[in-house]
Amino acid sequence: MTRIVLVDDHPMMRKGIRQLIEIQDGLEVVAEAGSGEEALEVVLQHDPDMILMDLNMKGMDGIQTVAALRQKNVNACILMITVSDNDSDVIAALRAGADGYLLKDVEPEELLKAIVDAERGQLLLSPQLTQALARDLRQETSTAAAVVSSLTGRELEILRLIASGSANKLIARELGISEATVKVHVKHLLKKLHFRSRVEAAVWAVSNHII
Amino acid sequence: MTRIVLVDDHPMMRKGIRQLIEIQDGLEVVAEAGSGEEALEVVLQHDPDMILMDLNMKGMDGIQTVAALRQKNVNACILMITVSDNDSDVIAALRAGADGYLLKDVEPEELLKAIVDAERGQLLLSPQLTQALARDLRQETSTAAAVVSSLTGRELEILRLIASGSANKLIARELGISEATVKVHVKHLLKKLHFRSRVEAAVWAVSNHII
DNA sequence: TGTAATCTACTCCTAAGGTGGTAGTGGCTG
DNA sequence: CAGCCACTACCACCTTAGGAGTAGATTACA
Repeated sequence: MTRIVLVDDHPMMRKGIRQLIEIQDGLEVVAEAGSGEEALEVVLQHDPDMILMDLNMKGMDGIQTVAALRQKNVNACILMITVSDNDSDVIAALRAGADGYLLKDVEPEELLKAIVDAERGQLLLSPQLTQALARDLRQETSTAAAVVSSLTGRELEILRLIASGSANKLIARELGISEATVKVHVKHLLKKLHFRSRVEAAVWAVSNHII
Repeated sequence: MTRIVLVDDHPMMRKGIRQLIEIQDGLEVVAEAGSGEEALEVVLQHDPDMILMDLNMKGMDGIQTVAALRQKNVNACILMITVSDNDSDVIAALRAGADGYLLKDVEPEELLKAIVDAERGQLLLSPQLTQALARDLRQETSTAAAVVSSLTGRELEILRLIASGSANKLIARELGISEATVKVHVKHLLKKLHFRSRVEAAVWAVSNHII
Protein backbone atom coordinates (compact mmCIF):
# COMPACT_ATOMS: atom_id res chain seq x y z
CA MET A 1 0.00 0.00 0.00
CA THR A 2 1.47 3.35 -1.08
CA ARG A 3 0.67 5.98 1.49
CA ILE A 4 0.21 9.43 -0.05
CA VAL A 5 -0.02 12.99 1.25
CA LEU A 6 -1.61 15.70 -0.91
CA VAL A 7 -0.39 19.29 -0.67
CA ASP A 8 -2.37 21.95 -2.52
CA ASP A 9 -3.99 25.17 -1.43
CA HIS A 10 -7.11 24.50 -3.49
CA PRO A 11 -9.47 22.16 -1.60
CA MET A 12 -11.30 21.29 -4.82
CA MET A 13 -8.08 20.25 -6.48
CA ARG A 14 -7.21 18.03 -3.53
CA LYS A 15 -10.66 16.49 -3.71
CA GLY A 16 -10.26 15.75 -7.40
CA ILE A 17 -6.90 14.14 -7.08
CA ARG A 18 -7.97 12.21 -4.00
CA GLN A 19 -10.91 10.65 -5.79
CA LEU A 20 -8.72 9.76 -8.73
CA ILE A 21 -6.19 8.08 -6.49
CA GLU A 22 -8.56 6.19 -4.25
CA ILE A 23 -10.27 4.26 -7.01
CA GLN A 24 -6.86 2.75 -7.62
CA ASP A 25 -5.76 -0.39 -5.79
CA GLY A 26 -2.60 -0.03 -3.77
CA LEU A 27 -2.83 3.73 -3.36
CA GLU A 28 -4.13 5.48 -0.29
CA VAL A 29 -4.32 9.17 0.69
CA VAL A 30 -3.40 9.33 4.35
CA ALA A 31 -3.51 13.10 4.76
CA GLU A 32 -3.91 16.46 3.04
CA ALA A 33 -2.28 19.84 3.62
CA GLY A 34 -3.43 23.24 2.39
CA SER A 35 -0.10 25.02 2.73
CA GLY A 36 3.62 24.42 2.90
CA GLU A 37 3.71 25.01 6.63
CA GLU A 38 0.92 22.53 7.17
CA ALA A 39 2.67 20.07 4.88
CA LEU A 40 5.72 20.01 7.11
CA GLU A 41 3.62 19.04 10.12
CA VAL A 42 1.48 16.51 8.34
CA VAL A 43 4.37 14.78 6.60
CA LEU A 44 6.45 14.45 9.75
CA GLN A 45 3.39 13.06 11.47
CA HIS A 46 2.33 10.50 8.86
CA ASP A 47 5.68 9.67 7.21
CA PRO A 48 4.11 8.86 3.81
CA ASP A 49 5.68 7.01 0.86
CA MET A 50 4.80 9.76 -1.54
CA ILE A 51 3.90 13.44 -1.59
CA LEU A 52 1.99 15.14 -4.39
CA MET A 53 2.66 18.84 -4.16
CA ASP A 54 1.38 21.93 -5.89
CA LEU A 55 4.07 24.41 -6.88
CA ASN A 56 2.14 27.67 -6.55
CA MET A 57 0.90 28.13 -3.06
CA LYS A 58 0.27 31.12 -0.87
CA GLY A 59 2.94 31.63 1.78
CA MET A 60 5.60 28.96 1.52
CA ASP A 61 5.61 27.81 -2.09
CA GLY A 62 6.17 24.29 -3.32
CA ILE A 63 9.88 24.65 -3.89
CA GLN A 64 10.56 26.05 -0.47
CA THR A 65 8.45 23.30 1.00
CA VAL A 66 10.37 20.59 -0.83
CA ALA A 67 13.66 22.07 0.33
CA ALA A 68 12.40 22.23 3.90
CA LEU A 69 11.19 18.62 3.80
CA ARG A 70 14.49 17.33 2.45
CA GLN A 71 16.28 19.39 5.09
CA LYS A 72 14.33 17.40 7.65
CA ASN A 73 15.48 14.18 6.02
CA VAL A 74 12.11 13.27 4.57
CA ASN A 75 12.82 10.49 2.10
CA ALA A 76 9.35 10.21 0.62
CA CYS A 77 9.07 10.46 -3.12
CA ILE A 78 7.92 13.96 -4.03
CA LEU A 79 6.00 14.69 -7.23
CA MET A 80 5.32 18.27 -8.22
CA ILE A 81 1.98 18.80 -9.95
CA THR A 82 1.47 22.27 -11.28
CA VAL A 83 0.17 24.53 -14.01
CA SER A 84 3.54 26.23 -14.47
CA ASP A 85 5.79 24.95 -17.20
CA ASN A 86 8.27 27.72 -16.50
CA ASP A 87 11.77 26.37 -17.09
CA SER A 88 13.32 27.81 -13.99
CA ASP A 89 10.55 26.44 -11.79
CA VAL A 90 11.22 22.93 -13.06
CA ILE A 91 14.95 23.30 -12.54
CA ALA A 92 14.51 24.80 -9.09
CA ALA A 93 12.10 22.05 -8.02
CA LEU A 94 14.43 19.28 -9.09
CA ARG A 95 17.39 21.00 -7.51
CA ALA A 96 15.45 21.33 -4.30
CA GLY A 97 14.88 17.59 -4.29
CA ALA A 98 11.66 16.78 -6.15
CA ASP A 99 11.51 13.40 -7.88
CA GLY A 100 9.20 14.37 -10.67
CA TYR A 101 7.34 17.23 -12.24
CA LEU A 102 4.01 16.97 -13.99
CA LEU A 103 1.73 19.53 -15.56
CA LYS A 104 -1.83 19.68 -14.27
CA ASP A 105 -3.29 19.10 -17.69
CA VAL A 106 -2.08 15.48 -17.81
CA GLU A 107 -4.69 12.81 -18.35
CA PRO A 108 -5.81 11.01 -15.18
CA GLU A 109 -4.34 7.72 -16.41
CA GLU A 110 -0.99 9.41 -16.96
CA LEU A 111 -0.98 10.78 -13.46
CA LEU A 112 -1.56 7.32 -12.01
CA LYS A 113 1.18 5.88 -14.19
CA ALA A 114 3.50 8.66 -13.04
CA ILE A 115 2.83 7.87 -9.42
CA VAL A 116 3.69 4.23 -9.92
CA ASP A 117 6.81 5.06 -11.93
CA ALA A 118 8.02 7.62 -9.43
CA GLU A 119 7.45 5.16 -6.63
CA ARG A 120 9.80 2.76 -8.38
CA GLY A 121 12.52 5.42 -8.35
CA GLN A 122 11.97 6.44 -11.94
CA LEU A 123 12.31 10.15 -12.24
CA LEU A 124 9.40 11.47 -14.17
CA LEU A 125 8.93 14.59 -16.22
CA SER A 126 6.21 15.62 -18.59
CA PRO A 127 7.86 15.12 -21.98
CA GLN A 128 7.78 18.79 -22.91
CA LEU A 129 9.84 19.57 -19.81
CA THR A 130 12.83 17.48 -20.78
CA GLN A 131 13.93 20.29 -23.04
CA ALA A 132 13.95 22.78 -20.22
CA LEU A 133 16.46 20.64 -18.39
CA ALA A 134 18.85 20.48 -21.28
CA ARG A 135 18.50 24.17 -21.98
CA ASP A 136 19.56 24.89 -18.44
CA LEU A 137 22.76 22.97 -19.01
CA ARG A 138 23.72 24.92 -22.09
CA GLN A 139 22.50 28.27 -20.88
CA GLU A 140 24.51 31.34 -21.77
CA THR A 141 27.52 29.32 -22.77
CA SER A 142 27.36 31.08 -26.11
CA THR A 143 27.35 34.69 -24.92
CA ALA A 144 30.22 33.96 -22.56
CA ALA A 145 32.16 32.40 -25.41
CA ALA A 146 31.97 35.66 -27.33
CA VAL A 147 33.63 37.64 -24.56
CA VAL A 148 36.23 34.96 -23.97
CA SER A 149 37.25 35.09 -27.61
CA SER A 150 38.89 38.46 -26.97
CA LEU A 151 41.43 36.73 -24.73
CA THR A 152 44.71 35.42 -26.08
CA GLY A 153 45.55 31.75 -25.70
CA ARG A 154 47.79 32.34 -22.73
CA GLU A 155 45.23 34.53 -21.01
CA LEU A 156 42.49 31.95 -21.40
CA GLU A 157 44.79 29.27 -20.09
CA ILE A 158 45.51 31.36 -17.02
CA LEU A 159 41.85 32.19 -16.54
CA ARG A 160 41.12 28.49 -16.35
CA LEU A 161 43.78 28.02 -13.72
CA ILE A 162 42.46 30.95 -11.72
CA ALA A 163 39.01 29.40 -11.96
CA SER A 164 40.37 26.21 -10.47
CA GLY A 165 41.55 28.20 -7.47
CA SER A 166 45.26 28.39 -8.24
CA ALA A 167 47.45 31.21 -6.92
CA ASN A 168 49.79 33.09 -9.23
CA LYS A 169 52.84 31.28 -7.93
CA LEU A 170 51.25 27.91 -8.64
CA ILE A 171 50.17 28.98 -12.10
CA ALA A 172 53.72 30.09 -12.82
CA ARG A 173 55.09 26.69 -11.83
CA GLU A 174 52.38 24.93 -13.81
CA LEU A 175 53.14 26.84 -17.01
CA GLY A 176 56.90 27.06 -16.49
CA ILE A 177 57.00 30.86 -16.57
CA SER A 178 57.79 33.47 -13.93
CA GLU A 179 55.22 34.73 -11.46
CA ALA A 180 55.78 38.24 -12.78
CA THR A 181 54.61 37.14 -16.20
CA VAL A 182 51.56 35.47 -14.74
CA LYS A 183 50.69 38.76 -13.09
CA VAL A 184 50.93 40.53 -16.41
CA HIS A 185 48.51 38.09 -18.01
CA VAL A 186 46.15 38.33 -15.05
CA LYS A 187 46.21 42.10 -15.25
CA HIS A 188 45.38 41.97 -18.94
CA LEU A 189 42.55 39.48 -18.69
CA LEU A 190 40.99 41.33 -15.78
CA LYS A 191 41.03 44.51 -17.82
CA LYS A 192 39.57 42.81 -20.90
CA LEU A 193 36.75 41.18 -18.96
CA HIS A 194 36.16 44.21 -16.72
CA PHE A 195 36.72 42.44 -13.44
CA ARG A 196 38.27 43.99 -10.37
CA SER A 197 39.75 40.83 -8.90
CA ARG A 198 40.64 37.25 -9.71
CA VAL A 199 37.75 36.14 -7.48
CA GLU A 200 35.18 37.80 -9.71
CA ALA A 201 36.85 36.29 -12.74
CA ALA A 202 36.85 32.85 -11.14
CA VAL A 203 33.18 32.81 -10.19
CA TRP A 204 32.21 34.12 -13.60
CA ALA A 205 34.28 31.49 -15.37
CA VAL A 206 32.82 28.72 -13.25
CA SER A 207 29.21 29.74 -13.62
CA ASN A 208 29.65 30.05 -17.36
CA HIS A 209 31.45 26.73 -17.70
CA ILE A 210 34.66 28.22 -19.08
CA ILE A 211 36.52 25.72 -16.92
CA MET B 1 14.58 17.27 -48.10
CA THR B 2 16.61 16.86 -44.90
CA ARG B 3 20.28 16.56 -45.78
CA ILE B 4 22.16 14.34 -43.34
CA VAL B 5 25.83 13.64 -42.58
CA LEU B 6 26.78 10.42 -40.77
CA VAL B 7 29.80 10.36 -38.45
CA ASP B 8 30.90 6.99 -37.10
CA ASP B 9 34.20 5.16 -37.18
CA HIS B 10 32.52 1.84 -37.96
CA PRO B 11 31.81 1.59 -41.70
CA MET B 12 29.25 -1.16 -41.09
CA MET B 13 27.35 1.00 -38.67
CA ARG B 14 27.28 3.84 -41.18
CA LYS B 15 26.01 1.45 -43.81
CA GLY B 16 23.23 0.26 -41.54
CA ILE B 17 22.03 3.67 -40.59
CA ARG B 18 22.31 4.89 -44.17
CA GLN B 19 20.06 2.12 -45.47
CA LEU B 20 17.57 2.79 -42.73
CA ILE B 21 17.45 6.49 -43.53
CA GLU B 22 17.29 6.24 -47.29
CA ILE B 23 14.16 4.15 -47.41
CA GLN B 24 12.50 7.13 -45.78
CA ASP B 25 10.99 9.91 -47.86
CA GLY B 26 12.41 13.35 -47.19
CA LEU B 27 15.69 12.15 -45.73
CA GLU B 28 18.94 11.98 -47.64
CA VAL B 29 22.49 11.09 -46.58
CA VAL B 30 24.77 13.56 -48.35
CA ALA B 31 28.07 12.44 -46.83
CA GLU B 32 29.79 10.19 -44.31
CA ALA B 33 32.82 10.70 -42.09
CA GLY B 34 34.89 8.07 -40.28
CA SER B 35 36.43 10.38 -37.68
CA GLY B 36 35.96 13.68 -35.95
CA GLU B 37 38.62 15.35 -38.03
CA GLU B 38 37.00 14.14 -41.23
CA ALA B 39 33.62 15.25 -39.92
CA LEU B 40 34.81 18.84 -39.63
CA GLU B 41 35.84 18.88 -43.29
CA VAL B 42 32.80 17.11 -44.61
CA VAL B 43 30.30 19.19 -42.65
CA LEU B 44 31.84 22.51 -43.66
CA GLN B 45 31.80 21.30 -47.24
CA HIS B 46 28.22 20.02 -47.40
CA ASP B 47 26.49 22.21 -44.79
CA PRO B 48 23.88 19.57 -43.89
CA ASP B 49 20.64 20.03 -41.96
CA MET B 50 21.46 17.28 -39.56
CA ILE B 51 24.43 15.32 -38.24
CA LEU B 52 24.20 11.86 -36.69
CA MET B 53 27.31 11.31 -34.64
CA ASP B 54 28.84 8.43 -32.74
CA LEU B 55 30.21 9.32 -29.33
CA ASN B 56 33.06 6.87 -29.08
CA MET B 57 35.53 7.39 -31.84
CA LYS B 58 39.25 6.98 -32.15
CA GLY B 59 41.15 10.27 -32.06
CA MET B 60 38.77 13.16 -31.66
CA ASP B 61 35.72 11.80 -29.87
CA GLY B 62 32.13 12.80 -30.49
CA ILE B 63 31.98 15.43 -27.80
CA GLN B 64 35.12 17.18 -28.94
CA THR B 65 33.80 17.06 -32.47
CA VAL B 66 30.48 18.62 -31.50
CA ALA B 67 32.26 21.38 -29.62
CA ALA B 68 34.55 22.02 -32.60
CA LEU B 69 31.60 22.15 -35.00
CA ARG B 70 29.67 24.62 -32.84
CA GLN B 71 32.84 26.66 -32.53
CA LYS B 72 32.79 26.97 -36.28
CA ASN B 73 29.21 28.17 -36.13
CA VAL B 74 27.71 25.02 -37.58
CA ASN B 75 23.98 25.29 -36.92
CA ALA B 76 22.98 21.86 -38.10
CA CYS B 77 20.97 19.75 -35.72
CA ILE B 78 23.32 17.24 -34.07
CA LEU B 79 22.07 13.91 -32.76
CA MET B 80 24.41 11.70 -30.75
CA ILE B 81 23.91 7.99 -31.30
CA THR B 82 25.96 5.80 -29.04
CA VAL B 83 26.21 2.69 -26.92
CA SER B 84 27.23 4.66 -23.84
CA ASP B 85 24.51 5.59 -21.39
CA ASN B 86 27.09 7.05 -19.06
CA ASP B 87 25.55 10.04 -17.32
CA SER B 88 28.50 12.33 -17.72
CA ASP B 89 28.76 11.59 -21.42
CA VAL B 90 25.18 12.65 -21.93
CA ILE B 91 25.65 15.81 -19.93
CA ALA B 92 28.90 16.66 -21.69
CA ALA B 93 27.40 16.09 -25.12
CA LEU B 94 24.45 18.37 -24.44
CA ARG B 95 26.68 20.98 -22.90
CA ALA B 96 28.90 20.85 -25.96
CA GLY B 97 25.90 21.59 -28.12
CA ALA B 98 24.25 18.34 -29.17
CA ASP B 99 20.49 18.48 -29.79
CA GLY B 100 19.70 14.94 -28.85
CA TYR B 101 21.14 11.75 -27.49
CA LEU B 102 19.98 8.27 -28.42
CA LEU B 103 21.20 4.83 -27.45
CA LYS B 104 22.19 2.50 -30.28
CA ASP B 105 19.72 -0.14 -29.19
CA VAL B 106 16.71 1.95 -30.17
CA GLU B 107 14.28 0.44 -32.64
CA PRO B 108 14.71 1.65 -36.22
CA GLU B 109 11.30 3.34 -36.18
CA GLU B 110 12.26 5.23 -33.05
CA LEU B 111 15.42 6.48 -34.67
CA LEU B 112 13.49 7.83 -37.62
CA LYS B 113 10.98 9.47 -35.32
CA ALA B 114 13.83 11.02 -33.37
CA ILE B 115 15.34 12.47 -36.50
CA VAL B 116 12.07 14.12 -37.45
CA ASP B 117 11.49 15.42 -33.92
CA ALA B 118 15.00 16.78 -33.60
CA GLU B 119 14.67 18.47 -36.95
CA ARG B 120 11.64 20.32 -35.63
CA GLY B 121 13.74 21.67 -32.78
CA GLN B 122 12.47 19.15 -30.26
CA LEU B 123 15.30 18.08 -28.05
CA LEU B 124 15.28 14.34 -27.85
CA LEU B 125 16.62 11.94 -25.30
CA SER B 126 16.15 8.25 -24.83
CA PRO B 127 13.70 8.11 -21.93
CA GLN B 128 16.14 6.42 -19.58
CA LEU B 129 18.50 9.35 -20.01
CA THR B 130 16.15 11.98 -18.70
CA GLN B 131 17.04 10.88 -15.22
CA ALA B 132 20.73 11.47 -15.82
CA LEU B 133 20.01 15.09 -16.61
CA ALA B 134 18.09 15.68 -13.45
CA ARG B 135 20.69 13.87 -11.38
CA ASP B 136 23.31 16.22 -12.74
CA LEU B 137 21.35 19.19 -11.49
CA ARG B 138 21.10 17.85 -7.99
CA GLN B 139 24.54 16.32 -7.92
CA GLU B 140 26.51 16.69 -4.74
CA THR B 141 24.20 19.39 -3.49
CA SER B 142 23.55 17.11 -0.57
CA THR B 143 27.15 16.33 0.31
CA ALA B 144 28.03 19.99 -0.01
CA ALA B 145 25.16 20.88 2.29
CA ALA B 146 26.59 18.58 4.93
CA VAL B 147 29.93 20.37 4.95
CA VAL B 148 28.31 23.79 4.89
CA SER B 149 26.26 22.92 7.94
CA SER B 150 29.45 23.09 10.01
CA LEU B 151 29.61 26.83 9.29
CA THR B 152 28.02 29.37 11.59
CA GLY B 153 25.39 31.71 10.20
CA ARG B 154 27.81 34.57 9.87
CA GLU B 155 30.40 32.42 8.16
CA LEU B 156 27.91 31.16 5.62
CA GLU B 157 26.74 34.69 4.96
CA ILE B 158 30.31 35.76 4.30
CA LEU B 159 30.98 32.72 2.12
CA ARG B 160 28.09 33.77 -0.09
CA LEU B 161 29.52 37.27 -0.42
CA ILE B 162 32.95 35.88 -1.23
CA ALA B 163 31.30 33.70 -3.85
CA SER B 164 29.77 36.77 -5.41
CA GLY B 165 33.26 38.22 -5.81
CA SER B 166 33.21 40.75 -2.96
CA ALA B 167 36.41 41.93 -1.27
CA ASN B 168 36.69 41.95 2.51
CA LYS B 169 36.27 45.71 2.72
CA LEU B 170 33.04 45.51 0.75
CA ILE B 171 31.76 42.65 2.85
CA ALA B 172 32.50 44.67 5.97
CA ARG B 173 30.46 47.61 4.68
CA GLU B 174 27.67 45.30 3.56
CA LEU B 175 27.35 43.67 6.97
CA GLY B 176 28.14 46.76 9.02
CA ILE B 177 31.12 45.20 10.79
CA SER B 178 34.85 45.93 10.70
CA GLU B 179 37.11 44.52 8.03
CA ALA B 180 39.19 42.89 10.75
CA THR B 181 36.17 40.91 11.83
CA VAL B 182 35.45 39.86 8.29
CA LYS B 183 38.98 38.53 8.08
CA VAL B 184 38.39 36.47 11.21
CA HIS B 185 35.28 34.88 9.72
CA VAL B 186 37.07 34.24 6.44
CA LYS B 187 39.94 32.61 8.30
CA HIS B 188 37.56 30.35 10.18
CA LEU B 189 35.51 29.28 7.19
CA LEU B 190 38.62 28.57 5.15
CA LYS B 191 39.91 26.35 7.92
CA LYS B 192 36.60 24.52 8.31
CA LEU B 193 36.26 23.84 4.59
CA HIS B 194 39.97 23.10 4.13
CA PHE B 195 40.62 25.77 1.53
CA ARG B 196 43.79 27.77 1.17
CA SER B 197 42.28 30.89 -0.35
CA ARG B 198 39.01 32.71 -0.88
CA VAL B 199 39.26 31.89 -4.58
CA GLU B 200 39.05 28.16 -3.92
CA ALA B 201 36.13 28.76 -1.59
CA ALA B 202 34.38 30.90 -4.17
CA VAL B 203 34.64 28.44 -7.05
CA TRP B 204 33.57 25.60 -4.79
CA ALA B 205 30.55 27.53 -3.54
CA VAL B 206 29.53 28.47 -7.04
CA SER B 207 29.86 25.01 -8.54
CA ASN B 208 27.92 23.52 -5.65
CA HIS B 209 25.18 26.15 -5.80
CA ILE B 210 25.75 27.48 -2.31
CA ILE B 211 25.22 30.95 -3.74
C1' DT C 1 60.88 46.67 -43.78
C1' DG C 2 58.18 48.67 -40.45
C1' DT C 3 54.70 47.64 -37.17
C1' DA C 4 51.33 45.45 -34.47
C1' DA C 5 50.35 41.60 -31.39
C1' DT C 6 51.83 38.30 -28.19
C1' DC C 7 54.64 36.31 -24.68
C1' DT C 8 58.10 36.94 -21.73
C1' DA C 9 60.46 39.40 -17.56
C1' DC C 10 61.82 42.96 -14.66
C1' DT C 11 61.22 46.93 -10.90
C1' DC C 12 58.65 49.80 -7.71
C1' DC C 13 54.71 50.45 -5.12
C1' DT C 14 50.11 50.05 -2.84
C1' DA C 15 46.28 47.43 -1.59
C1' DA C 16 44.28 43.27 -0.16
C1' DG C 17 44.39 38.74 1.88
C1' DG C 18 45.61 35.59 5.54
C1' DT C 19 47.77 33.93 10.30
C1' DG C 20 48.54 34.22 15.09
C1' DG C 21 47.14 35.81 19.35
C1' DT C 22 44.21 38.52 22.83
C1' DA C 23 39.80 39.92 24.59
C1' DG C 24 35.05 41.60 25.64
C1' DT C 25 30.04 40.46 25.11
C1' DG C 26 25.72 37.79 25.09
C1' DG C 27 23.45 33.35 25.05
C1' DC C 28 22.87 28.70 25.97
C1' DT C 29 23.63 24.51 28.80
C1' DG C 30 25.17 20.91 31.91
C1' DC D 1 27.42 29.09 38.21
C1' DA D 2 31.02 27.70 35.12
C1' DG D 3 32.05 26.63 30.62
C1' DC D 4 31.31 26.71 25.78
C1' DC D 5 30.12 28.95 21.47
C1' DA D 6 29.33 32.63 18.34
C1' DC D 7 30.25 37.21 17.24
C1' DT D 8 32.66 41.14 17.63
C1' DA D 9 37.21 43.86 17.53
C1' DC D 10 42.03 44.91 17.58
C1' DC D 11 47.15 44.14 16.93
C1' DA D 12 51.46 42.66 14.61
C1' DC D 13 53.34 40.29 10.87
C1' DC D 14 53.89 38.25 6.49
C1' DT D 15 52.26 36.81 1.83
C1' DT D 16 49.71 37.53 -2.24
C1' DA D 17 47.49 40.33 -5.63
C1' DG D 18 47.27 43.99 -8.76
C1' DG D 19 48.70 48.55 -11.15
C1' DA D 20 52.11 51.20 -13.96
C1' DG D 21 55.81 51.31 -16.62
C1' DT D 22 59.86 49.51 -19.38
C1' DA D 23 61.74 46.25 -22.45
C1' DG D 24 63.62 42.12 -25.16
C1' DA D 25 62.10 38.23 -28.33
C1' DT D 26 59.09 36.16 -31.66
C1' DT D 27 55.69 35.93 -35.14
C1' DA D 28 52.61 37.61 -38.47
C1' DC D 29 51.18 40.85 -41.60
C1' DA D 30 50.83 44.94 -44.60
